[in-house]
Amino acid sequence: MPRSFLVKTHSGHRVPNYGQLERQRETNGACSACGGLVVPLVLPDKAAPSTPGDPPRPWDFTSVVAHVSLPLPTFLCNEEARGASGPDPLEVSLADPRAGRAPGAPLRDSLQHLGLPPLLALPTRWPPVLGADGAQAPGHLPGAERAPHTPGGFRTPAALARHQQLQCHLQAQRRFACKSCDKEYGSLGALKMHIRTHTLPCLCAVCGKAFSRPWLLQGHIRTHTGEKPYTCPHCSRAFADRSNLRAHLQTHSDTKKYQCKRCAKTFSRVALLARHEESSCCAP
DNA sequence: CTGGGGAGGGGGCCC
DNA sequence: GGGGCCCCCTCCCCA
Repeated sequence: MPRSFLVKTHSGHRVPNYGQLERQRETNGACSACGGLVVPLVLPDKAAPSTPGDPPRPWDFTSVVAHVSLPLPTFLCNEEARGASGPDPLEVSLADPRAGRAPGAPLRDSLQHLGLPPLLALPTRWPPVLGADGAQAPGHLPGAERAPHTPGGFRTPAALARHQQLQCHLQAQRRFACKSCDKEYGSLGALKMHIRTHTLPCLCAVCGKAFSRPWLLQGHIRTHTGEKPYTCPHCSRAFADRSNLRAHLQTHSDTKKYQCKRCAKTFSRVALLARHEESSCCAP
């Protein structure tokens, strides 16, 4: 599909902010010839260059009109549009040839290059409120903000920005749930590690007992061989498991880690403290 | 009831 | 992504 720019410079007509651009854009109609959208764009104004070192000002732009030969709106989410054939039409359309930007530059880069303010205000209510029919999926903007017939397309840059921020928020909260039990994990690797506790792929060649991890099997094999590689430096007692040696070292310590809040008695292990607190000593 | 050993599980980190 | 390792923890059992 051919894409064209019909650019008209409005001398002396400055676009003060992006909200105004949006309002103009939303009031423009479709092209009577092709059904595409005639939208105002803002591009850097060569007649009003910013002083070097000055931050870009949104009003240092000349508004132009771009005739995008596309069906209605085209602010694409790169993630959702990925997989669609061909280049992102909006990205091609918004590339600024005067800045030597290659077609395909992401929309957000184009906006940033043009000195436009960020449009990352979250919706005032989060999570989004479902409609009466419950059709509004969490993390998705209302359908009215979606561009019809364009996967990943949004009607306005603000809608696209809101969508992308919601997706970022959801990604951060993404959980990986185990199908065999109700546990959830923050990463796929952690979930796979957990699944091993169900599949128990490590089998003992001596007794056939199954374990989730190889090093657990190694520790178990020591119960058959009698190997005890961990020796207490205080009493020379040997242990097959490092954790058990660590627990044993507590018995040599004068200061026990776990203290009863009622009688101030200390214990070397939290299990001993718990058992003590459940005993008649500290019963109410 | 208490202290402690034995065995094993789970998450995180690093390579 | 997977394995090795570490640390922390729990449960069971026995003296």
